[in-house]
Amino acid sequence: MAETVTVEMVAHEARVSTATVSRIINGSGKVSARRRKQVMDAIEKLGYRPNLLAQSLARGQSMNVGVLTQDMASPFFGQMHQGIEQGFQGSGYHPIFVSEEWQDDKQHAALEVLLSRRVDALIVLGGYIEDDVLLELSGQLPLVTVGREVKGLEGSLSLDNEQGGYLATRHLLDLGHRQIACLAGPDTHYDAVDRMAGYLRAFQESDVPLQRDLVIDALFSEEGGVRATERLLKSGKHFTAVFACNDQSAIGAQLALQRHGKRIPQDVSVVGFDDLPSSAFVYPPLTTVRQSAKLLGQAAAAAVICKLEGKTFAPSRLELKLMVRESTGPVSHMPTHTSIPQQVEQQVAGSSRPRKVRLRMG
Amino acid sequence: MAETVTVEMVAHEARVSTATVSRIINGSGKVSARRRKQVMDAIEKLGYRPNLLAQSLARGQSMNVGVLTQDMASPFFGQMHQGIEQGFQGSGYHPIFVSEEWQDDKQHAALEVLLSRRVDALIVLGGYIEDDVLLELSGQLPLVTVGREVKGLEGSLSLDNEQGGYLATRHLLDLGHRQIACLAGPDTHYDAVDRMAGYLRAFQESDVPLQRDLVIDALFSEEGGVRATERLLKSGKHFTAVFACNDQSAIGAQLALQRHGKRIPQDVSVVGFDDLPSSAFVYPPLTTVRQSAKLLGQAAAAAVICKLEGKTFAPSRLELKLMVRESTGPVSHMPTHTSIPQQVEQQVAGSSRPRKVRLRMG
DNA sequence: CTGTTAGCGCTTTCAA
DNA sequence: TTGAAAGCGCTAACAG
Repeated sequence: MAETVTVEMVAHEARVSTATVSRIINGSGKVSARRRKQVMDAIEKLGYRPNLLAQSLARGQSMNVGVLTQDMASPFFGQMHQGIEQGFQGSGYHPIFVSEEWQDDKQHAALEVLLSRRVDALIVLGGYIEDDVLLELSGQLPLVTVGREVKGLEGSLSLDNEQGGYLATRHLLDLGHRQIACLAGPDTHYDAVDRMAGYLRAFQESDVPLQRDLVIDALFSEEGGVRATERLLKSGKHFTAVFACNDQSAIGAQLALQRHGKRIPQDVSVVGFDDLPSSAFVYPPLTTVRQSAKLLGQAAAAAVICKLEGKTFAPSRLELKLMVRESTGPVSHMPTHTSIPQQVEQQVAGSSRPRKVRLRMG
Repeated sequence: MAETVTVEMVAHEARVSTATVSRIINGSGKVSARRRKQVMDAIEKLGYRPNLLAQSLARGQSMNVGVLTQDMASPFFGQMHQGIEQGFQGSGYHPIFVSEEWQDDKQHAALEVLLSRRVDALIVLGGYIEDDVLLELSGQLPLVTVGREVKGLEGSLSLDNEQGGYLATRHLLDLGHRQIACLAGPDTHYDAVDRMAGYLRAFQESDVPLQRDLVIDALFSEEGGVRATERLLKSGKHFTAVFACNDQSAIGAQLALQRHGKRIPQDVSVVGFDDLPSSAFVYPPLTTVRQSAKLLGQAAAAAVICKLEGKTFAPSRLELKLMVRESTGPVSHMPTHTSIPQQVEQQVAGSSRPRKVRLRMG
């Protein structure tokens, strides 16, 4: 601990007051060139490094932004984290991550970790914390939520998941599919619910009847995707395509399908949602709705910085678009499950163009 | 800011001194039950929450541990991060992540972020920071490195990557493969180099001649795996198996192989390294060397806590084992590339049993 | 057991 | 421009 160099030591070495040293460090106030040099030299010589903790206490600003996240290991959240970190790059602020791991009982503790560290702002990535808690919190510090809307709170960032679900389903419909299974995510996830809503709308807008029994829970995980698909397969229900509400479950679906001898996309088409970095490399490369989690993260950081500096945030438009790859194709005329011949109505594929999607900001 | 409740206010409310409040908060010193209740009530009533920044300054401990990482979005690092966070759970310490993204120029800034925040200890996950810098740092605070050895520094945590590479290759050799391609990682990654060393040793120990031209760079990424495999395929060189030095490149290899009409494992076997969460769900499920990044992270946290508390760390043994799944199988007697008939010598598969591997701790 | 009183390292009036 | 001094919120001797 003899290592600790303080302003006082620097001031002494440079034969000036601590106030002067402080001014130089922070670039506040005017200081003569001569003193500046003296101080810089002293800093150099002593190897001084400002103690951010002390600065924080004195200034009442920690320069830290809390990020309440769900899963440090998830490929999707990981991208958001990366975006957030990059977004704060060079701003002086730094994100502090704490994950509640989708557990009710961890939220409070997680929040406590952040609050006791006096974070200057909060970014909330999904999660179960009650809206009113968030709302109250937002009265105390800048708060930005991602992937969930909080009524009465301005500053929630999210993509139009409903539209994404619509895009994906519409793509399948346009390819002539009529029996489209849906691997739903947990209904506690806002995203999951919205995506499925898009799936429903696509059917409503078409003349294709929706088969409710083709909608099945898959938990947003690979494992869940496998299980759900196997259940579907075993049930003997006929389907020629599946829309998985996230890429992880889509990959699980692909595995289950292929294991049961189904060819993708000849026998069954699959479309996912997220466009994880690895989704372009699975076999076959997955058609999916791209939402750039990284950009979302960057936008969140930008929003926070704006709020912190009292500026208004001009939401940049984040694109949500369908990446058509090799896991989807036109419906086959050969039914795979039942022997009932089908009427196939091939629609114009071009009609499912990707659309730009607005980024909702309160 | 009228929100800020301080010890002083609590003390006043409870009609005691700040020292007493402090004692209660920290459980230090003896306090009568009556005062304790008074104080607890006051804390409750005022909604007091200790300011960790102030505590840190006063105690000279930030309760934060810096984690110098490489990639917030990588599935592999993500797992380590998760393990680290879990490892600190309940210890009062919290990890602060900052990633240098494998960039030379970011290291210094990254370290600065941590040091100015006065972290109590440092966990270094790979990276390019010079050994001597690390060594000097370790003189100032507890320092644990993961995935890289620093000479002269006691407290580096790593799995026996060499052994893992050996295990993987040996498995292939045991299945009768003789032409085994190796998709190498960047030679700047310690892990990558060690894994390949294991590949080499497996050949040396067998009577199978090593074909140097079957070793090719794949950059540890899916994209790199695809490219490398395609180069291999185009070169016309004969091979019946590939050992990819990480799962990401293995998945890329699988894609390239399947796109070129190769069946896995009938035509070509593939084995990876890492056992990422998704590796069991790609098609076909990947045979790979499991190294539990999460456990590694937990171990790192545990090591740090021990050092911080002056205890000696009893390294728990982390298992490194081969997960045999569906991407590997016995060599086929039908050569796929050349028309030269081969001698196939099927060895006893059982001889490549997984071995426990020591966790190296200085 | 409990209160007084110095700091921890830095910023920021307020005067000079 | 510059310096003196009063905190920021909390802890930790040191006396009682």
